[in-house]
This record gives sequence, C-alpha cells and structure tokens, in this order.
Amino acid sequence: MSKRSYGQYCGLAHALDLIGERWSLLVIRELMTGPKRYKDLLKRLPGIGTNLLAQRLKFMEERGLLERRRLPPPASTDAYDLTDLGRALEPVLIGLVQWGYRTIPRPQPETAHFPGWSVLAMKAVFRADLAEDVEDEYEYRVDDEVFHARVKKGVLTTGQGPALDPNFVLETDGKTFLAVVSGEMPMDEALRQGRMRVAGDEDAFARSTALFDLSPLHERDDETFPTIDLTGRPAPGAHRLR
Amino acid sequence: MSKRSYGQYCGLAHALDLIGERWSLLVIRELMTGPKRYKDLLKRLPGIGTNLLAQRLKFMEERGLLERRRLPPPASTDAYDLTDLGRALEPVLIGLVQWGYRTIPRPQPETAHFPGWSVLAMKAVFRADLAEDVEDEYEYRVDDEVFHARVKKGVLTTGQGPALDPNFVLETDGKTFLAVVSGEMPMDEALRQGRMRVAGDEDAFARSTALFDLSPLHERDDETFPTIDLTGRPAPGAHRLR
DNA sequence: CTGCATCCGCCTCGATACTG
DNA sequence: CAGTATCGAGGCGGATGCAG
Repeated sequence: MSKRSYGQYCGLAHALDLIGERWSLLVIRELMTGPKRYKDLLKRLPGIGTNLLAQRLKFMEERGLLERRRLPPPASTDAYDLTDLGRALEPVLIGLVQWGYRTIPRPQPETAHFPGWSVLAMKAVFRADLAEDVEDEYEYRVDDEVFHARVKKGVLTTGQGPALDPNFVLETDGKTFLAVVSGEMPMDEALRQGRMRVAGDEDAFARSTALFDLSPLHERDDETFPTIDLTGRPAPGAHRLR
Repeated sequence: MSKRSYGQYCGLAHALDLIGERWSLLVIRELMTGPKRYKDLLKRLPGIGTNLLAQRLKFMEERGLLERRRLPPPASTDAYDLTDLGRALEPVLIGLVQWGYRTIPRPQPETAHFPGWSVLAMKAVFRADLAEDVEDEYEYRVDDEVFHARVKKGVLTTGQGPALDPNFVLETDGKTFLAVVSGEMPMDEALRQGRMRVAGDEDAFARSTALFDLSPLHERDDETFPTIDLTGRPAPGAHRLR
C-alpha cells in the first residue's frame, strides 16, 4: 500500500511521495493525452503487471490526481482521467522529457514506442520563439493513432484525434515514425521512399519541421537545445519564422 | 544494481531510468545548493541507509549526472558535485516543488526539515513578474545554515554562504523558520516574539516578502499560485513592485 | 572518524493464474 | 474486461564491519 513517505517538509519530497514510485509518472503521461481504459493503459505500459497498475491507479485516485469516469454511452466500461491537479504536472513532464532527450540512447529492436508519446515530445521541443506569427493546424496519423497540433500566437496545443481544419495531414507507420523522431532516418528520406506521406500545404509542413526540431537529437549541441524557460526571455540567436 | 529500465523510446521514460528511483532526486536536490560530502548527504537524507546512498551516487556518477571532487586543501575528504547535466535538472525540481506545495501537509513533530531546502522553495514561489525593477540581495541565517538570494532585473539567483552586500540579514532558528515557511506562524508574529530578527533595510525586507510569497500555502487559491511558465507571458493580475 | 561494503529481514515488483 | 490472489526474485532500510 505504499505507506513509505520521505517525511520531509519539502515540496519536492512531498511530490515524490505522490508520484515518485515506479510507473506512476508513466501512468500520468498516458492520461495526459486523454482518458484511457484499464486495458489500454496495460497495453501502453509494457511490463507493468496488472496488480501494480491497479494499485497505482487506486493510490493516485485517492490522492486526487485522477478519477475514474464513466465514458459517454457507446462505451461500456469506465476510463481513467486526470484531475486538474494531475494535469498540472504537464510542465514537469515536459521538463523531464527535455532533460531525458539529452542522453536518450538510440532505439534498439526491443525498445517500446507508441506514437502518442510524441505528443509530449512535440511540446518539449517546440520553439515558441519561432511561432509568434504562425497560425497552423497539423494532423498526424501513425498506425492506428491519430493526433493533432494547433499553433497560434506562439502557443502550442495538442490533442488526440483528428484536427478540425489541418494545413496538412502526415501519414506513416510506427516503424518509420520512430526512425524519424529518433533521428535515425532523415524525414526527406522517409518521404522519398514513400514510407511517409504528407497531404496539404507544403509551406505549413516546412514550418512544422522548424517548430518541432526533430533534427538528430543525439548530435544536437546544448546551445540550441530548448529548455523550460522560467524567465520568458527569448533564446539566444532566435529569429522569427515567416 | 538497478538494471531495471523501462525500455521505452520516450524522453520521460529515459529520464526516469536515470533519476526515477527512490532517493535519486533528493540526492540531486542536496547537491543543487553546492557540493556535499558523503556524511553530509547521509545527515540530510534521513532514512536513506548508507549502502543505498553509495549505490545511488555511483549510479549517477557513471551516468554523468555528478562527479566526485577533491575539495580545496583545508578539507581532507572528497565531495560530490553536480555536472552540467545534473544541474540541468533544476527547472524540473522547481516544477516539482511548485506542484508539491499544492498539497503538502502541515509539518508534524517528526517531519524532517533543513533550512537549505527552502532555497529551492524560494525559486519555486519567486514572482519574477514583480521583480523587473528590483535589485536586491538578501542573507538568511537559520541555525548553522547560511544562504542568500540575489534579485536583479527579474532574475533570482541563490547560493549557500553569506551575501556579499545584503540589503538585510534575517536570522532565526530552524523551528521558527519551519513554522513561518509552512504558514503555521505569520512572519510578523515571529518578529514580534523576537524569534526572528531582521537587520537592515526595512523596505527591502518588505519587497522580499512580496517576491517570495510565503503566505499560507495551504489556503492559497490556484489562481495566484505561480507555475512554471513555458510561454513567458506575465501572470494575470500581475503588477509591478516599487 | 569518514566512506563505504556486507549481511539480513521485509517489502515491493513483475509474472502468472484466477475470479466477478 | 477489469481487476484480485499468489509467489519467487530482487530492491530497500537498518545494523554492523572494516579499511584508509
């Protein structure tokens, strides 16, 4: 029952009392892109073990991080959804993603990957300083997952499901997608090989590749790596797009 | 030896592979305020167990988060210090502190607390939007710990040890300090009772209490609660100080 | 005395089997 | 489908040992 607390008066220690145990933050990550059913969580968290997932869900529900919800009529079972408190962890997740990408190893054959994980990654690598004058909407279809991004006045919002009025729709399979986002394969090559297709406005697509800097993460130098900005100052060397 | 990895291609999962285990982030927190010796870490992390601390230090040193350093001559033993990679976790720690303070319970008699933990807390509750025109330096002496804050052009920097040219020096004991920062005791009362003393510029002290909003954390409404700002937009209702 | 390594009991984790 | 029950393996926490 996880009665182990650090017993410190410290915001960090208390935060870790709530979400510091194994799998907890990954459950939050899954719910960050929308409500999920129990079995979906199991599928997207390979290795968690069913008892532990149940325990984590119960624990975080009791603490007010998430809640069990009855889905609208067509669905027969419940789903889990974040509360405002749980959703407030988004900046922390983004910060951890940014930090993690500094040293993430290249994907191995057995490395798990779901396209939806890239929604957080997009927010992590988003260049808000280049997006002041951009107003776009992009749709991504990878395997059976569909998600979208909306850029407006320097702000990025994302969600699962199709976009309302996308400037382009990108379509590919999970293997190609992973190869591209991990920097193993240049995007142009995936397009040339026909393993990735983009339908819509070419200029918007060019803008999107600048806004989401998917360029080889492993060779990137720290100077240009975006990090959470506590002061709101523009990054050095930043220039307007368009 | 902690060979357990999530095996996911996701910045968050990889970050948790590095700092997701018990005590890891608290070790980082300790080193965030400056290099520490092994025994100091043990003392400031009650309950960790000596073997586990050694294991965590070794693990994180191998991964490049921290390094063992020989201290300047007067010291006889080594100390541990963060690398740039480890120090890059600061925004994440601040974000977690901000989030943790939303639900942190009132301190109990057995709750551990070291004054230095408040250095991170200051950064977490700092109102940068009020500090644009402030240029101050404050010194805090609590029990045997001394630390300082420097505010300049909306930016806060902190450190252990005395300030160079402080506008005021605040002095108190650990018990009173905890009571005040946890909102159990109003700062005025601590001053009136003589349990806390402020020597120096009264106006600067008034500014500091506005910049570091120590007002009752437990009753605070979410609207005014500072959170990490990814966009650099000023908080709603913010006004200039001075 | 500091900086660990070893040992030991307990709790957590992860996999599988089972139930409403 | 959504969990609960069970169990072996390993991580954790506390005490102790020991080398520099």
